[in-house]
Formats: sequence, C-alpha cells, structure tokens
Amino acid sequence: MSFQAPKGTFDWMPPRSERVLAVRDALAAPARRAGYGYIETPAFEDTGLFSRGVGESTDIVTKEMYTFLDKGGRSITLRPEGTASVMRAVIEHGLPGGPLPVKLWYSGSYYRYEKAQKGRYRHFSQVGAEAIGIEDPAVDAELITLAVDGYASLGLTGVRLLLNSLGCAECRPAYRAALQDFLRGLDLDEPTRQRIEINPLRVLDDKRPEVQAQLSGAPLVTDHLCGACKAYHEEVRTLLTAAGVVYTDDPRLVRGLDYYTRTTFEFLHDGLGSQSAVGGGGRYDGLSEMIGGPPLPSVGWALGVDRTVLAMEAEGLFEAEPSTVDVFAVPLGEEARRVAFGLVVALRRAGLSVDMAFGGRGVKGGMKAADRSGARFALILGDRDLAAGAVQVKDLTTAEQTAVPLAEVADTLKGKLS
RNA sequence: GUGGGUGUAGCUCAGCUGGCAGAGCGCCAGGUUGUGGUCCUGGAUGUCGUGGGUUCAAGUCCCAUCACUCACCCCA
Repeated sequence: MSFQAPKGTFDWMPPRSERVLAVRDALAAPARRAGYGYIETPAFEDTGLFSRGVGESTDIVTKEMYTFLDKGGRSITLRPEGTASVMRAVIEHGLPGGPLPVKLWYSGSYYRYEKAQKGRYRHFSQVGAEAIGIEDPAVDAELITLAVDGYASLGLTGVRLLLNSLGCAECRPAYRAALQDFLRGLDLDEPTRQRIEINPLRVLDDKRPEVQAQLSGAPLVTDHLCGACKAYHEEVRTLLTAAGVVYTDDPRLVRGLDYYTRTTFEFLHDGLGSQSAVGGGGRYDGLSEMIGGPPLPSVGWALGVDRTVLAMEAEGLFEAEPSTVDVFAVPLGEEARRVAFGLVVALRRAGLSVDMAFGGRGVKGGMKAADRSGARFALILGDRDLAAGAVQVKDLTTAEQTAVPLAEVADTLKGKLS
C-alpha cells in the first residue's frame, strides 16, 4: 500500500519550498509596514458563510467547494477564499475600539474542488489583506500600492495591473439590465445563457474566441457608473498615478465573486500557463450585510503565493538555491561523534546555523555531505583532535584548514562568518 | 464536467516491424585505513501505473481502469 498526494494537490519540497516562504514573507511585508495586523481564522467554516458571502451563483459555490457534514451534522466547508472568513471574524468579535478601518492581513491555504492544471490546484496558498469599515478611495489605492510593492520587492517585472469599477447598488442594476439585453441577442450555448440570467458580468470573462467575437459591442460598466462611483473611481486612479503605479483600465474586468462593488483589480502574469492572475481584489461594500453584519464598506486583495513563485520562476529569478547551513561538522569515530554532537548543539545555541554528518560514514563521505550542504566551513573532529582538545576548521571555499581549540570554535566561526 | 498528451530506477528519459530491463544524473562504496568540489573504478535500486486479452513469447499489440499532465468551462 502506498499513498500519494490527493488528486489536484502537490507538495512543496526542499530546496524549492524555500521559495514559498520567501514569497509569502515578501508579499505580506508591505501590508505589515502599513499597519495591517495579523489575523488567523479556521481553515473551515459554516458552509452558509461562503454560499451567502461568495454568492450562490458563483462557480465556487456551485461546484468547487469542499463541503462535508461533521460528526455533529453541521455542514462544513473548507475555505475557498479568505475574505468571507475575515469579515465573519470581525463581525463576530465586534469592531475593535480603534478607528476604522480595521486593517488585517493573513496567509494560508485555500481549497477548491477544481480539475488541476498548471497554476491551478485543489489547494493553494494566498496572502491576503483587507481594510474593513471605511469608504475612502485612498484605502483602495493604498491596498493596490501594497500589492504592487510586494511584487516589486521580489524582483518581478512582468506583473501587469488591470483596473475597473463595477459600480454600486445604485448603478449596477441598470448596467446589468443593459448587458443582459445585449447578451440575450447573442448566439451562445446553454450554460452561458443561464449565466446571463444569474451573473451576466461574468459572461464578459469567457475566453472562447467565438464568444469574445460577439462581445465587441457589449455595453461597458464604465459608461453606466453613477456620479458617485465615477468620482470615486477617478480619485482612485488619480492617487495610483500619483504613487507611480502603472495600470491599465479594463472595462471588461469582472471577478468571480458576487460581493465585489466599485473598485476591482487584477494582477496578471504570463508565466502561469493558461492561468493569468497572480492576485486580485476589490471593494466589497455589501458583504458584511450579506452575512448578517452591520454596513461595513471594505476593500481587500488576495495574492496567490504558489502562482507568484511560478511567475518568478518564469522570469528566471531564484538563480541559486540558498545554502541550508553555514557550518557542517564531520566526526570520525564514536568518541568524536559524541563530542561533535555536543559541539554542534553548543554552536546552534550560540546562534550559528549548523548541521553534522550522521550515520557513521567515513571522512570522505562526511566531507562530501559537508560540501553538498552548501556550508562555508567544515569542522573535522577525530581522535588526534580530541587528544589536542581542538577541532579542524576548514574553509570549504579556499580549502584552508586550521586547528582551533574547542572552547574558541564558536567565537572563531562567528568572526569568520560576520 | 469536457477534450488532448503521458505513465519504464530517487530524478530526466531511451527502449525500432513483439525476442535477456537500459543510459545519464543522483545515491552508496573504493581509488586516498583523517579531508569535499574535478577524475577513475565498482555497487544497490524496477510488481515497465493497474487489471484483463492476443501470442510460443508483451515494456512493446488490443480492451478496460487509475494516475499524472496540458487545455476548455471557471478561477488566485
């Protein structure tokens, strides 16, 4: 009997897995510097939170959720995205005493029952940020710049930003009706015709050429925005431009979740196979009320960690794999192994990054392991050194080797490594 | 859910019109009984994805099935 990762999932293994950690940290760093606090919510929630928050008509809810009954008969769903959980937590615990907005960031795994392909799996990792409880174009612009800065800090140059406004409860219905009128006149297959009635905006997202060809004359949201939405959107654009953010207005940009209003944006990259988005987000002024909370106009984004790694690999970043440790000990013989073990523990406690050769292999094998570890220094310890109370410190880049008294090893190495 | 491609060693793959299961890399050991990277020598590792069928004989042909992969719908 053997096992493999469940269908549609994958493992990040060393050394490549280091990239995930680096990306996660880098994407979160700008938000942390901007006063966003860390929030951690459960990986699963009451199913109703997602069906009501994300939207009954979305594909996520209709066919992509991992839903099951727990032993208490409750319907539970593995989170397919992060925003609904964060909003639930904020509503549940009451608003913090401080001023609005409540600014939060988070990071974790999300789950969707998808048919896997490059850049799209049944479990994936995101870093998210949300600014809850305020309506201010500067907050929208702030979040976008934080994401832009995160990508830039990783060295990515191929990330493009698309920007749009989906309007609000005032102006969207009229646009929706106009779009439906237009779409009903097209030659489309049955699933798409159904989508016209449920969520017509998403028809604009269809990638099939025969569909896109018919959409050229479709009415655009931007032509139907109310005065308030138009002014809001203009202000977001002005602030972004002032911050030096390059973006493309895309009146066709819609997003898969029902809760989005006004500002929406997506970060695209070409290194993801047939997927294109490395991140995305927008304003969701109605979500809180949809899930039973007070009016809390909010805005946020989620950036795909795995997809960002793919994008970076496509750009040829990550040239060299980082070495795992700085120092590698090679003991020769039983007694030396005991002394070496103690030395390694002491060096680690002194703050050094240290590994050692296990399994009683010979010097040659031990040195080979030292070399493969990427360590700068090897510590060689045999009977002769034990007798002298010293250890051979060998610089693996220059092959220079000197005997150092055991008591001085830590300080010597620290000096050489600083 | 739909369509294409691929399943052979840890990894990347070769294996022709059926005829002894292979290479490179990696791993282990030796050359050097206390010294890595280069070099040389040797070694270990396989239900050939799985089940069935055809055949004297199947990694190879046929059927089924599973998995992986890429793409579509959709999505970060």
